[in-house]
Amino acid sequence: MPLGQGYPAQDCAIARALEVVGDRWTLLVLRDCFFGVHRFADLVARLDVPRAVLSDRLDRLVAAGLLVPDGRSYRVSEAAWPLWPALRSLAAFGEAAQTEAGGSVRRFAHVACGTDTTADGHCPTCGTVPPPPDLVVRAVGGPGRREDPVSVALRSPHRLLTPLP
Amino acid sequence: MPLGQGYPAQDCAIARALEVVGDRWTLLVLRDCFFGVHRFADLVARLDVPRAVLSDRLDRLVAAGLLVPDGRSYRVSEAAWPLWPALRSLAAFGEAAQTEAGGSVRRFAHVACGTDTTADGHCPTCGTVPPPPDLVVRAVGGPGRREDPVSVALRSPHRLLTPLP
DNA sequence: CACGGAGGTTCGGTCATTGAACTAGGATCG
DNA sequence: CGATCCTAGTTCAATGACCGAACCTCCGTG
Repeated sequence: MPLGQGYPAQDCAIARALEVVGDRWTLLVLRDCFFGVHRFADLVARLDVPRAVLSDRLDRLVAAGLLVPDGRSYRVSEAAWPLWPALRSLAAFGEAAQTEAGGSVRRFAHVACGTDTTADGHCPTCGTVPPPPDLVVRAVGGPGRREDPVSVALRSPHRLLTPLP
Repeated sequence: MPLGQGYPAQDCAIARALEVVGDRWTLLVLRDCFFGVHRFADLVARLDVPRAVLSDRLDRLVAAGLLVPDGRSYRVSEAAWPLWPALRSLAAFGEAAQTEAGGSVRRFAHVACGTDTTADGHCPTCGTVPPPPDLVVRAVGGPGRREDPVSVALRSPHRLLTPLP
């Protein structure tokens, strides 16, 4: 999203959120981190993002406390969990265009129950809203457009927040 | 969000969503439209957005089918309703910073039950997730930072998607 | 016609983004 | 030990989005 330097005059929680995650690429970086991508080179390979921009976004996410640097890798902190519903909602909104274009779509299953969560994040079996670590993501539908090794690895089912090899 | 022209290489519903609503100001425009702001001049007054940028964003939102032009006003189409949970999730994430800064916070009550919905959008009384038109928004907490007439009018309780006078 | 308001468009200047090239530090190989 | 490779950045010129202010156009009123 955005540019400039935030929305200082806005008296709104959404504006405050967008000052942290509203920049171009930031939400996609966070998405990949939730999916288990945690190395700089893997993020570059998956996102085709300029290295300087990725470096800036990682710094900002660390400064905001959403990512925690751990040597040469970045991990999602618990402070970022409240953003997971926003990512899931955006994905639900974007799925219409995605399926039209022949791309693949992701589903999120509750580990404890084995059932897919609904578009609003609830597990239909137990009725709860599982936190990100209790979800297993898998790709369904189209063949997927990206063939880089990281994207291929992400297509097989795996638990959120678990670092990929 | 973004800049450039989208995320064409991404095979992801979130990227598709961000190509529509990821630009700077776009989500804030949509937020105000959900709140009932529907005139160009009112959006300029509330957002302090450059008129050229607002014009561009409204055009894009109309092209995407999320807003419908109606003479000199813009109304939220039903196609935009799936974005409401994303806005609500972002607001929930941003509330921590907002309350620290002394700003006000918004609550969304289910009209049929009279109770506030939870952070994940559920009505605790009836258990459903009310669609946007069934919600009444009101400001609680701080005094609010903006004193322009539109922002003042928005602070009193009113139904979502209902055009302000 | 003069006037004012609403809804834009135009314009120069600034600043984020882009892509390519370069650097620094650590591990590995011979 | 030195050479090589990998990872994780940084630097830099060019592009293009954003900003603010001024201008333009249409419409309704007096």
